[in-house]
Amino acid sequence: MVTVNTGGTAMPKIRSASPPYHHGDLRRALIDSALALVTEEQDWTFSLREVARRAGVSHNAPYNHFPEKRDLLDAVAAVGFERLREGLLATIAGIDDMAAALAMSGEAYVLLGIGNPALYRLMFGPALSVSGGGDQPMLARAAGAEARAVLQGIIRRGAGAGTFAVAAEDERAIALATLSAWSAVHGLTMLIIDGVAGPGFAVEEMIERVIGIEVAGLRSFSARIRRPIRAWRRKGDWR
Amino acid sequence: MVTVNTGGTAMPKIRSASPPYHHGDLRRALIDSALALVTEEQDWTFSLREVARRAGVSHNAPYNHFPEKRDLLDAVAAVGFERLREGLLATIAGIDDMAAALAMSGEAYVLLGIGNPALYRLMFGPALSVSGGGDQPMLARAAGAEARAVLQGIIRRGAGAGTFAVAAEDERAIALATLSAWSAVHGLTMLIIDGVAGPGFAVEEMIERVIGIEVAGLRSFSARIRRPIRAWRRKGDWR
DNA sequence: CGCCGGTGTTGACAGTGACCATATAGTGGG
DNA sequence: CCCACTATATGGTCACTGTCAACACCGGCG
Repeated sequence: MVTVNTGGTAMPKIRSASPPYHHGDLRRALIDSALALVTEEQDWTFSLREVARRAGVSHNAPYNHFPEKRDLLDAVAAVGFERLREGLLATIAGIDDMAAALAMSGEAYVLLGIGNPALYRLMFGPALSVSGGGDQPMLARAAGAEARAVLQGIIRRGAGAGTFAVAAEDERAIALATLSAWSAVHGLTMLIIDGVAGPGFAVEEMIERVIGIEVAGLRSFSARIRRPIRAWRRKGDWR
Repeated sequence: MVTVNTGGTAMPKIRSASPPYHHGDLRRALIDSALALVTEEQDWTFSLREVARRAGVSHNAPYNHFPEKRDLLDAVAAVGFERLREGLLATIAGIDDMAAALAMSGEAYVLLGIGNPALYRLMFGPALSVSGGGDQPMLARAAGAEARAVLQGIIRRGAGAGTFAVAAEDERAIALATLSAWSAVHGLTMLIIDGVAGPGFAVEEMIERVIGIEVAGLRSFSARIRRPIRAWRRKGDWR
């Protein structure tokens, strides 16, 4: 498991509980302020200066902890992934039927996501994307992998129990099945957040149906579909 | 069908083919420039002034066609949805087996999406979101609905032919099944774009498996899943 | 005790989105 | 044919942003 280490900077051997020099724990305070801003404004276009103001420090103090604004958002996204992971783990605790565990964790996933749309979008947004030339958003990426591992564990156990039509010893098949389940819940969450799912449907209705179809698909052996048109790879003048 | 009307502004009764006053067709040029910038930089943090520079006009000219930057991005996203819709329609032309049509359009969908990640993210990003207080991004929203209608048509025909386990006359069930399919391809596209799907899997491999499971799920009758924990609705201190 | 490096501050700069008033160029009414 | 009118484009301006650079603080270490 990866802990994001929100408190305690790169101090050599000092115990991280000891209050840092001036502010107390500015790094933590900045992450908290940014998270609060994301939650309140449902947007992360706020200025770094606003975050600094909230934390009660000068407009340049954050640069001692985050080289760019991007890095602060990365840390916020990582916190979001950690909370998501904890929510999933708490939901499936004590459940033996992996189909039920998948369904319930799927519902928890979507509900957690739509509970804070901007945070969820941030988690999968610019902080995760590799588009930016230089550096990777390692914190969010690692935390996201930890969250995904929860789903993968459910699939793996379900495969072992024969609940899902996946070879239990085939890690690649398990990973692909996990990808399928993750795609379903992630896609649904995003569509609901964007307001394009529905309208006219209750959230529980949509969740139940989408996850129901997903579980049904995982239970049956994968039907070989006809090989799709390869020519489409570059054909569309999409650019 | 909704045409985004990229050319021709709100002229009273003039035929929209007539070239506007000064520039020729600035609105169109701005959309094209912005689309090119999104494609090149894989990001839409470019300045409105940069778009104006590209179009060869002053930094304030765009405001005559788009009240805010957001509105220009909305128009760009709408163009993306139109191209997506056209790509889907071209892919399924002449196919009678709706399961195959769904699979092939699904593959086309994902490939088109990952062909221009920033554009795809923009389509489902801030332009679509309702989070911003005032106005809606109507262009992208309408164009997105048109694209979704293609998928919905496939599901409807498949329901009528008995290919999918959906009551053909139940429009709500059809809409929910469409949502399921859309969630799968949308989620997969986003996960691939974000670089968290895989690594170690070929794109075709992931597409084939995820869509295969989705089609299998749609073919079988939806198994009633156990009612998930309602208590989780507000339990997680996600905020 | 005095240095030192991590921490926070002040100051500055180019660039941005959005507004204002103003100039201009086509268009329709006469 | 001419002129007023309105959509279109321009330059100017303002508050604000992210980031850089130089400086002030302070606790721990030699």
